[in-house]
Amino acid sequence: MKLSSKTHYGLMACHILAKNYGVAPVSATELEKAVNVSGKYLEKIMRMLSARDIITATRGINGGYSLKKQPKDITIGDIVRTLEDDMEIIQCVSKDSPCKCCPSARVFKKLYNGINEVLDGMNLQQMIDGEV
Amino acid sequence: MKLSSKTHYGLMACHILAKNYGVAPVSATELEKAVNVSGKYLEKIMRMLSARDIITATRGINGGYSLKKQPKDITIGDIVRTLEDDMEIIQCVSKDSPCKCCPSARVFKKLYNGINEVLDGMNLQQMIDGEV
DNA sequence: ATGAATTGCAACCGATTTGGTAGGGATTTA
DNA sequence: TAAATCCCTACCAAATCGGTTGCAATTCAT
Repeated sequence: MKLSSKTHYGLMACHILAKNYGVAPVSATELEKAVNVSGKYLEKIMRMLSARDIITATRGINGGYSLKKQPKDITIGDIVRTLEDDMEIIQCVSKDSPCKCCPSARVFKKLYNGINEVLDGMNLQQMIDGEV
Repeated sequence: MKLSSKTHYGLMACHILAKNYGVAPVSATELEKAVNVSGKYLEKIMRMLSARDIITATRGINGGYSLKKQPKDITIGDIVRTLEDDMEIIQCVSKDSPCKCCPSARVFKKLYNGINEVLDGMNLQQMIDGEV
């Protein structure tokens, strides 16, 4: 039950994008310095976020990454679920696997719901405002 | 962010011990059948739970495993933390690592607290009563 | 047009973790 | 004292993690 480094880096990157929302895209190179991780690895992370329509990428000179929605409309859950395989902490909990390991399944389902509740109770705006 | 199979098996085993609380120890062989996992692997899991004083093991003929406390006094968190490396989802969150990846650290800390709150809000008695 | 800046993408790789297995030792009690 | 039972250590294959490499595609300033 560990969070991956992708999530750690991805959240830091999104935090920076949030601070630059409405200003200009932030390039992988800039992010690389701020987040302190290899640019290539970060690119991969950003592509995952892009595929989920959390950020947009602009190519060419002066390109870079930017949030696709207002910071207040992106929850931490949106980001973490993207980078943590939908937070599927165990198979019992997945939509399409009618696991019969009850009553353990019920316990895990509760945990799953609790986690998502916490994650969706925080958004990027709150994060840059220091409210969270 | 996956739960390990150890946790899955361990919780199922504890559920069985809870149902047998005050009756008789349950042998590794019996548990093995009920949980459907190799006895040797289960032994290792049970030893971890034993080291944390959640269960006790009795050797010799008619020996086996039993809960060390009443089911109502053992939370799901006690069990899961034992088998999930204290639920330390990321280093930032650990007691003795003053991580400076703020404000991400604050987010992860909130998640960490939320998870433990959910886990400690359920105990083995509730589990066997079908209340959870 | 063209070249520099930028992201997109796929393949690969070493280290670590996970999920076990194997085999024997120690202990208890009928 | 023998059978049943838990204790412990070492080992192993496979998957996952964390990252690198190299090149292709796109965009824009000039």
